[in-house]
Amino acid sequence: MAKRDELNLDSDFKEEKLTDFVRRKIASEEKIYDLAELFKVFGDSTRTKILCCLEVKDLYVGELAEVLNMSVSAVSHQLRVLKNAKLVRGVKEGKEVKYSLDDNHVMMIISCGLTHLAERD
Amino acid sequence: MAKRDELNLDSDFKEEKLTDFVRRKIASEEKIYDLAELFKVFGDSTRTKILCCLEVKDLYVGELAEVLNMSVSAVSHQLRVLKNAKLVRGVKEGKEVKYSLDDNHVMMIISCGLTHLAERD
DNA sequence: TGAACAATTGAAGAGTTGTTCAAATGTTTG
DNA sequence: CAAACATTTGAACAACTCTTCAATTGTTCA
Repeated sequence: MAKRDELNLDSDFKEEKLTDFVRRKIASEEKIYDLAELFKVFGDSTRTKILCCLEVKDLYVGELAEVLNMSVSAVSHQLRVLKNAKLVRGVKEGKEVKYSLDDNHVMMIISCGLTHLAERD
Repeated sequence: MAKRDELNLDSDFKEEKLTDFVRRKIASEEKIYDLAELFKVFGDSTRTKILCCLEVKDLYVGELAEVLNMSVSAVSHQLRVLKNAKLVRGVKEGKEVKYSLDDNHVMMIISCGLTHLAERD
């Protein structure tokens, strides 16, 4: 394919090849969709803050609500989103539920983002 | 609860300390907000796809539109979002504008996400 | 100059998201 | 068992997002 581009080809044909070339090189539609879904979860400051809190210490829902100064319900709703994305895990302890980070990649992704922010300004 | 009594601490006081402790340990409100704003940009598959395309090759708006099979207008709108986040850069070449990745962290963040996806299943 | 082209912009509309409120579930303890 | 408590859940609503469409800007070249 690369060789064909080097040859003298009419521009219509060449442009179509470019499209195919780029499409072939990038990740699959499905992977990119899943990736965007993952980042969407990080894309809310309440959720990101929850993750940062849980890096410091495993916490109960009520404790999280107090730290974040938010209603227990709101926190619980967001914990469900985080749980679905497999970013946190909840373990029942009596009538309370203790949450913790589910995956060591979580903080790596966050660090990655923080590095970008620090170096872009 | 039993433990708290053993330590002879007023439970209200200890709870407040936990809140303060976690709040002190995590990143600042502002940093977390900016971080979430950054991830929000990655949290749309059109934008993520644009970034993946630009990793393969610098492209004009029209070329991107063709690869993504989307309208030029829609792509342009998203490029503006990416430009504001300093993830891409556009350089005018005659009547066309060639876009490229603005920062080498971009693909690092994406790789980070892909790794998480690969290992979580 | 003006026709053709590439890209940007603004407004509009459908769809999605996050919080609130009220109700429900499930657990402990007197 | 009933009361107290921690958490979850569903419905509702305001706020936001993404694409589309039409109009506009800015460039080339005949």
